[in-house]
This record gives sequence, C-alpha cells and structure tokens, in this order.
Amino acid sequence: MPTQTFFNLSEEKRERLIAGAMKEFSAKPLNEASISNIVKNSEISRGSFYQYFEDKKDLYFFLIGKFRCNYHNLMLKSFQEKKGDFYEGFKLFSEKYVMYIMESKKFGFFENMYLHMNYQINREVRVDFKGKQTRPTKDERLIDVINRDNLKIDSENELLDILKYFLSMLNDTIMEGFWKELSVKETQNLFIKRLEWITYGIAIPEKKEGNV
Amino acid sequence: MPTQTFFNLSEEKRERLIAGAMKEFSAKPLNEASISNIVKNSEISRGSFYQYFEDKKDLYFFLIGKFRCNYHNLMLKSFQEKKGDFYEGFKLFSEKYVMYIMESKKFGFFENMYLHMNYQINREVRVDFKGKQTRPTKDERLIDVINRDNLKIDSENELLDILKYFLSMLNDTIMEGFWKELSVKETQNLFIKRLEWITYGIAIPEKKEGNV
DNA sequence: TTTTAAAATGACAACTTGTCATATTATGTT
DNA sequence: AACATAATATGACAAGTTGTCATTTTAAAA
Repeated sequence: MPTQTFFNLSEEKRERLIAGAMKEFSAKPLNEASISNIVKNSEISRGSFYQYFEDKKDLYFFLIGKFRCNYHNLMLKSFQEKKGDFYEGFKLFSEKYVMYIMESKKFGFFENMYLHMNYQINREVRVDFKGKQTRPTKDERLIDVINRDNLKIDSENELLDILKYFLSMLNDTIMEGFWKELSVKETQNLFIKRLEWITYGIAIPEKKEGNV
Repeated sequence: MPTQTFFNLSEEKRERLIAGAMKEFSAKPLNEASISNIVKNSEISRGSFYQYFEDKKDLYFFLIGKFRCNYHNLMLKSFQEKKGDFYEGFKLFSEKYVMYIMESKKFGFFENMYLHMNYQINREVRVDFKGKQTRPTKDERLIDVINRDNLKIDSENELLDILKYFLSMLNDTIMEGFWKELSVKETQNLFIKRLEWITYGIAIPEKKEGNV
C-alpha cells in the first residue's frame, strides 16, 4: 500500500507518477519493468519513489486496484437484467467484462497483467465477495439477486464458491485470449462455451426413475 | 532449448548444473532466481552457462520438461481402469497427479512453479494431446479410451478441448492448493468438487417433455 | 606435429535495486 | 519576523544483476 505521503502529494505530481508507471507497465510485465524507468518517465527522484512505495510490486498492485473493473456492480446489474438466471446473467456479465478489459485504453497494461498473471495477481484482481456481503450496504447483495431455484446449490457458501470459481475461469479465459491474440468476440465465445459446460454439465443426465 | 554443447557435456557436469539450478529454483521463483547463484552452486563459469543456455528461462523450461509428470500415460491408465467413465477416470487421474506433484522430492521447485505460474509456464506443463494423437503409437489413443456415450460431445475436437480445459483447471486447483497451503487430500477434494460441477452441471436439468 | 575446431574462462560494461546523509520546503509557534 | 520542528526531496552510493567477448585451454583431425 502506498504511504500517506503519496496521497498528500499534489494531484499533478501524483498523476505524473501514475502515468509514468502506466507507461512502463504497459510496455513491460512486472518482472521486466524497472523503477529506474518509472522515475525517469515521471521526472521524480529515485529517493522519492521509495518514500511513496515499498517497492515495484507495491506500486503495481496499487495500479491494479485503481484500474481494475470493480465488477461487483456489473454482475449485480447483469443478473438483475436477466431476472436472476444464472447462465444468462453470467453470460451478459462476461461479455461486458471482457469488453472492458480488451477494449480499454489501458490495453497494454491489462495485456501484460493477464499474460503474467499468477495466483498473487489473480487475488488482487478478484473482488472479495465475502467482504462486500457482510458489510451491509443499501445495494442488494449479489447472492440475493441470483435465482437459486433451478441450481443444485444448498448453501450460500456453495454459491459463493461457484461464483469465485467462475470468475477465476473468466480470468483464465481472458488470459488465453491475450495469449492466442483472440478478438473480443472470440474470447467472449470461448468463455460462453465453458460457461455452458459447467452450467449444464458435459454428461447426459440419467433419466430419473420416477419419470420413466 | 539448451544447445548441443550442453548435451555433449559429461554426465557428471550436466547433472552438477541441473542440481545447482534445482537448488536455486527450489528456493526462489523464476524471476527472483539468479544465474550468478546457479553457476556458483554448480561450480561452472559464467561464460559456460551462456554456452549452454540462452538465458534463465531457457534453463527453467528445460527443467520443467525434464521433471514434469508426463501425464499422458497416467490418464490412459486411469481411464482404462475405470472403463472409460469420464468422471471416475478423471477423478482417479487427478488424485494420482496431485500426489505426484505435492509429494515429490522436487516439492520446492513445483511449489514455486505453481505459485508463479502464468500462461507461458502453463503451456510448458501441459502435454500436447494433438501431437500425441496424430503421431501413431502402439499405445491406445486417449480419446479412444474415453467412453463418449453418456457425454454431450459431438466431435473428437470437442473432447480434446474439454480435456485441455480440465487439465488447466486441475493445474489451477493445485496452484490454489499451494497458495492456501492445503494438504494433498484437501487439494484433491477441491478438484473433485469442481470436476463434479462441470461433469454433471450446476443447473438442475429440466424435465424432458417426453419423459413426463 | 601442426592445424582446426570446440569449449571454458573471468573481466567487463551496462544495467538493477534499496539506502542514507544531506538539502530543501512546509507548517507551526513564539 | 524569527525560530523550531516536522515533512519531503534528492542523488550519490554499495552491492547486486545480466549478457558479451577477447583470450586461453582442451579436444579432434590432418
């Protein structure tokens, strides 16, 4: 986390540093980016940098937090629009989300982020459902907006687990999209195919005794 | 890929280098590991290193290829043992595979690999089904050993896509296991839960008209 | 024995990073 | 205004990194 000193900075200087960092992180992934370049880009002395951030990662995760799509609301709206239907809601959400990432002005930054995403980065990208859930807000809770009637889900926790898993799958799919240089549309379709697999299963359901 | 010079080396020297590299990569992830340490560990001159490998990554990917579980046969045997049943076969395979990774002598190496796995590393870990498939061997083909009768799968390609997806999901789960410091058993169960989701779906199947 | 090819070596330039004593600029306080 | 004090800025620096390359050593061939 950046120090208080960083937030005390004049907006001009703070933005200058952020822009200089984004330039570097858009050109190179975390492990290749250098602080030397960032301070050169933003015309800030090396010593100052270390007064604001602990190290390169500290700055990087701050930027991820700043520019990532906070998809909680995006999900909420998508599920509401599709009247709580799991498959349709998630499909709509994923389409919007993929577009946000892949058509963003910050394309280079996100591209490097996804291509070098590991578990630590993955965690930073994800939003904490649990946190949002316990802290009462005026907004509706995500899990209340999803219709569970036609899902094989017993507890709220299981639904949360599934949501978390779907999100990490979505991120994996975007990673694959960047790697294979897929278009937005192709990436969306790749995800939708997987969404279908998981939602409806790949096994043909056995005919229930009672129905025969 | 290592140069020919590397393979011309005496076995003693080659093993010395591999051991020195494994020591470093077991202690530190790829981006923190240093060539300086590796050449120190293996008592090889810096110049020689660059005669064998292009850079650190070149060596790293060679080691992954050397020590990764070539799971093609493991899958084949698992599916054969379970008479081609998708769910049971994959379950058995995943249990063996997780155990191989997490109880290996190379634990530190694998741990760092999984915790810092990105798409590039992920690709190196995966076996190329397509390659194995076209090259005719005396072994049975994996896709022939899986019973497709009770799967919603039309083409061989779709089955391959699903297999690839399940494998990357398995690797993700192992990554999560390392991150959360889960036991072998817990990691296996986490995967099995997801395997169940995807195989049978999370949606309750609608009753077919014909059956009512 | 001489020639030629292959492999080994460590000094080196050009880069990193994080630290720290010092200089500069604000913000109070008599 | 003059002083004290806290906050911020600075760049030189040690200690590390990487990849190269002219040179030496070793092996193979003529």
